[in-house]
Amino acid sequence: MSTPRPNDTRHRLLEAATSLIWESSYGAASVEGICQRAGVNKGSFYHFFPSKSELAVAALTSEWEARKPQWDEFFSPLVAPLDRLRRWHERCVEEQVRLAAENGFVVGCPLFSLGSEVGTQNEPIRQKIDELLGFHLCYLESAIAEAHVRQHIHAPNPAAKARIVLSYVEGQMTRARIQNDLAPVREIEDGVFDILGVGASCVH
Amino acid sequence: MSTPRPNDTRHRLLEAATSLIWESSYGAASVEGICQRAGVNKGSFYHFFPSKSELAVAALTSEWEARKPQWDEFFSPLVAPLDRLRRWHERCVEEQVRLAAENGFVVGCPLFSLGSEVGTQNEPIRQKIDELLGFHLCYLESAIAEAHVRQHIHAPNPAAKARIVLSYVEGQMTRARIQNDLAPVREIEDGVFDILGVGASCVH
DNA sequence: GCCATTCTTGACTGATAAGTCAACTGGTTT
DNA sequence: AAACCAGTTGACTTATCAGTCAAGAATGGC
Repeated sequence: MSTPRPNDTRHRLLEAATSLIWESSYGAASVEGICQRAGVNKGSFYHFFPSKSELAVAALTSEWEARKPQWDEFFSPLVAPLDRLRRWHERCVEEQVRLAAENGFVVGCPLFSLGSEVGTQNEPIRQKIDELLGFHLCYLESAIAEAHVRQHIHAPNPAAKARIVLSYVEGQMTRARIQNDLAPVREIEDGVFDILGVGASCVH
Repeated sequence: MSTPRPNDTRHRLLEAATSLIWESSYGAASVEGICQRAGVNKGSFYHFFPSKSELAVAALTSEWEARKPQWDEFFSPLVAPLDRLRRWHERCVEEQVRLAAENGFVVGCPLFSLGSEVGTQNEPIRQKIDELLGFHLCYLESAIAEAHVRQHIHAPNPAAKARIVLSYVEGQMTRARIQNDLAPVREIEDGVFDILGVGASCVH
């Protein structure tokens, strides 16, 4: 017998946790369920992670590390600032469409779902999500600031504008989950450009 | 012995459920915990409600019925449309400040927290929250449409604008919960008026 | 080949979850 | 006073939860 899989148990646990929590919720994703999806025994779980909540933090960290290169690519300085937003949104829609087809319902954004579920109950998870949303804000602010400098939009306070855009986007993602409808996800691009005043021939 | 309380057991259960779920989450609010907060035995719980999830739906319905008169007052046609938004926001801030002081952390919006937690898992709760958020949209759309007609803002598509504002507001409330910080709640008014283009001397 | 380390196994514990139930209470009806 | 009934009580069942553990397997260094 050759080892069927090299040592990826830890990684499979992280992925199983991410998907299960994303699809249902932190409370509804049991350790046994996560182990089952990962094809791993419960003892192995506690060999790699001291608790369910520390697994959640590790899963968030791992998920972000896997996604960061793509964010850096979408928000590359080589791309025109408003195109960064467009392509980033395009990718969000694609992912939500795929996940909705796979699961049979709209899943929305795991950071917001998990964060608002355990925000008042689990400080380490709360802090990690706060940190990750802070990263999102940075990308948005950078693109908005550059769009302002190039006079594509009028946004003298890019940080404030980025907070507006982030809350709007996350709000739409969450509404999509609550309505179980992809429409709010699809209209995010129009909404963001409305907020940024694109097309409003801004003569100030 | 006089009956110390008239028959308000059902009502106390509804209030206990609302506050517990709001402060923690649906999954973390146990039936026993709800009974304990309501000062009621578990048997009584199941005398009034067939299940925890039906209690949640009843609590949402009851909570909305209690709040509706206030919404009607804030969004009264006697009030200038943008003032409706201002005063509604003022009340939101007050409530969040009070709840944060009472609980020691920012609680945010229960509809969004609960909805995104159980949205993929519990259809009746999902539908009820969807309905209630639809009501919120109506109030916003009405005020925005009227503000547009009176040329206080430029919003030729009030329904779309209302969706943007609602997602933004709920996004900020959720960010406040995740950051455990009232700042996002306090800046909602500025953000809404930025989105609506108030003060941008709109000459179109 | 040998040993130490890393990983795996699955049964186990104690706690807690949602939901059930038969007996009981006290006020109202007839 | 007898029957009635909405409401109450708290112990009970069954299931599942997070987390433990001792023993065994695979691995890699020497």
